[in-house]
Amino acid sequence: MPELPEVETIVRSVRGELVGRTIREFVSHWPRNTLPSAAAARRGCLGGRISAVTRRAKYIVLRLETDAAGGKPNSRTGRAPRERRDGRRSAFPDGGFLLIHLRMSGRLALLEPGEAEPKHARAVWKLDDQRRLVLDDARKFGRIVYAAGCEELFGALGPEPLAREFTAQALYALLSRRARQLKPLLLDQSAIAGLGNIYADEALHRAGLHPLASSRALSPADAARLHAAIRDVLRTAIRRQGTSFDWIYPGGRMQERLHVYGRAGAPCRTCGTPIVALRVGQRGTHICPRCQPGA
DNA sequence: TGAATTGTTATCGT
DNA sequence: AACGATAACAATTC
Repeated sequence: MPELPEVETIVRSVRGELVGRTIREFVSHWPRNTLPSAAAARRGCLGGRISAVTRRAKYIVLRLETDAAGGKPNSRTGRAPRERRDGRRSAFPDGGFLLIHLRMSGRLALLEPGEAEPKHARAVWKLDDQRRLVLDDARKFGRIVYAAGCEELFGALGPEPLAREFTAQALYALLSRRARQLKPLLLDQSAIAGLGNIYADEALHRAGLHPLASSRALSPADAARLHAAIRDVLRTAIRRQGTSFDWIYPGGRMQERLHVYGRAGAPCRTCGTPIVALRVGQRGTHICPRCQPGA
């Protein structure tokens, strides 16, 4: 289940291949999860030149421009490119944003000409170099969103934990203005963006905090430890290209560094106490009862 | 076979 | 009323 580090790894690996390419065709094989509709997404994509590939939370973000650099008319509408009064190109040229959320089992594949599509291809973009970008997703939870702008969608998300603005003080403020169990709060994308089940468990263990502890009960020092733990575990995971533990996400090496996730019964790497599995907010949760006391 | 997984939405309780 | 917790849901694999 791709979380922030896995999505970041994917984004970095495809960025160089995709930037500069133009989308020539788009086909959705699972229109239910193509928003606002398969037809609208296709209209938005066609003729779009991919000008940037970035990440927000667990979204892969492709910025599209149909406002050709040479000032050529829009290939689809025939309109001339929009210009601002100062002559530079608008901050929001024709085009828009293609957002891909892999959810549980989604993967991206870039196929060479003639290469067969994977078994669970849910959407295919044909590029101007004859290659195809494919969303391969066994469980069909993955979503594709085409939007002219992503402010509305991203505005509902909490801060990026690796951003400069995400300080220990900001985390303390965020925790203390609600009274929620720590783990569900960490998983809440509108509170903090990008954490999933693995890294929420890992961050809590590294901070020595119990997943059921109330966010309001944390001291500024607790929040500072959690802040450092979150950023630490995410940075380490990105450096190791994410966690691989099943067929969904191959290639990462972070699983060797996990302290609690998936280690029920194994000795805590800090104190040797057996790791305990429990359920918190319907999610499998792993703790060291000695390093993470209380509730 | 049922457990596991994400994020949204609806509903229940305090 | 507002907030937080809870459950259901989409679909598939092992």
